[in-house]
Amino acid sequence: MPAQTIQGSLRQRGVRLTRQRQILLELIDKSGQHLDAEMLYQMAKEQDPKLNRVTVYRTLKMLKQGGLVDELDLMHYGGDQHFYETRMKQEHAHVICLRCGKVEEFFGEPLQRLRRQIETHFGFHILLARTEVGGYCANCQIVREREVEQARVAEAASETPVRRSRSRAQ
Amino acid sequence: MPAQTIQGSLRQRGVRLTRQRQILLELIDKSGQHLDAEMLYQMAKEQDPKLNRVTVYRTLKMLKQGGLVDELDLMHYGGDQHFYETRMKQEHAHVICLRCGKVEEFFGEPLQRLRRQIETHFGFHILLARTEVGGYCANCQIVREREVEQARVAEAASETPVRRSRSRAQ
DNA sequence: GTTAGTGCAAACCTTTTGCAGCTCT
DNA sequence: AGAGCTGCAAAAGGTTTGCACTAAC
Repeated sequence: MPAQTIQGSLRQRGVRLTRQRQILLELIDKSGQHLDAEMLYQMAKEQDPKLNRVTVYRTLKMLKQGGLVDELDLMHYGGDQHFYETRMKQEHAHVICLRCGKVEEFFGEPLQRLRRQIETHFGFHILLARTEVGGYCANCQIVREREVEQARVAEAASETPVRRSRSRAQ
Repeated sequence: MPAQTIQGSLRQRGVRLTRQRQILLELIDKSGQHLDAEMLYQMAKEQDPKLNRVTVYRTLKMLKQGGLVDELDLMHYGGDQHFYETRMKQEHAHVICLRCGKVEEFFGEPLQRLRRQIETHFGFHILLARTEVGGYCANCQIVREREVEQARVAEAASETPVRRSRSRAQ
């Protein structure tokens, strides 16, 4: 059974709680956001300007291997880096808006059902699971329709007798 | 509505079907595996030794943006590269054994249910979804138990009067 | 003939490694 | 005191970009 806190769990297994690690753990625990290594590094540096980026990576790796944090990609919105969050929460899916970048978390029973079905179907022993969903959030759907409409109007206004080349697939 | 084949879809939107692309599309379509850029490159090079790695990346990017292939991480088993598969199949989860690397695909109704629930819950418009599950497959669970048992036996055999340091969390 | 696509070299971003020195316990 | 950890520099792995040339339509 997992300990109440990351700190506690680390202490239990004899991992040293150095000043650097305390800073990083505090940030991961309290920020409530999905931080990537660089963001974490920037934030940590404010508390300890000498703290090195490498230490951030090493700490994250240790936490990941110890099953204390989950590594996310968030559909690679904005780069190929990874994002991290504690595993102290219930399992959830991440829902990422590909236009505004907002990330929502979905808790709900289909996730547990999926997990159970995979375990029984394959006789698989699940250690980690990740569901990420990309698309447009409610707000951005509206904004997007407006943009498309405006583009249509602009297109019509600039129409010339000469057939214009088809707009490229973005 | 999606076209029957990737080729058809590309032709429709006026994308040029160059020799290089034909080779790559053929490989993605027919291989039935989850290929990463490097594997794809190596295979393509056998058919056209001059084909460049960069072309592979550019083609994959185009297919991804056009919604014709899905990009997977497969829990980063064996590196941080991405894997690709056509979207010509029904949605499915990927189940990766973290010991032997085998990848299974899970089709099943909980995935659709999850998707529907997220769409209605958030008013979200889903474009892509990815579920990846890591753990031990049926076979590796057995092998693993055996390994642990052997380690226990070896441990007992080498036991000394002096208390041995706790084995580190790998 | 145009314009999209390719190859090549070089850059880029994220993450890892080797090693000497520092610091928790 | 000593193993575990850190910082620094440098490398590695994966992917992207700039540019001149080539080929598909």
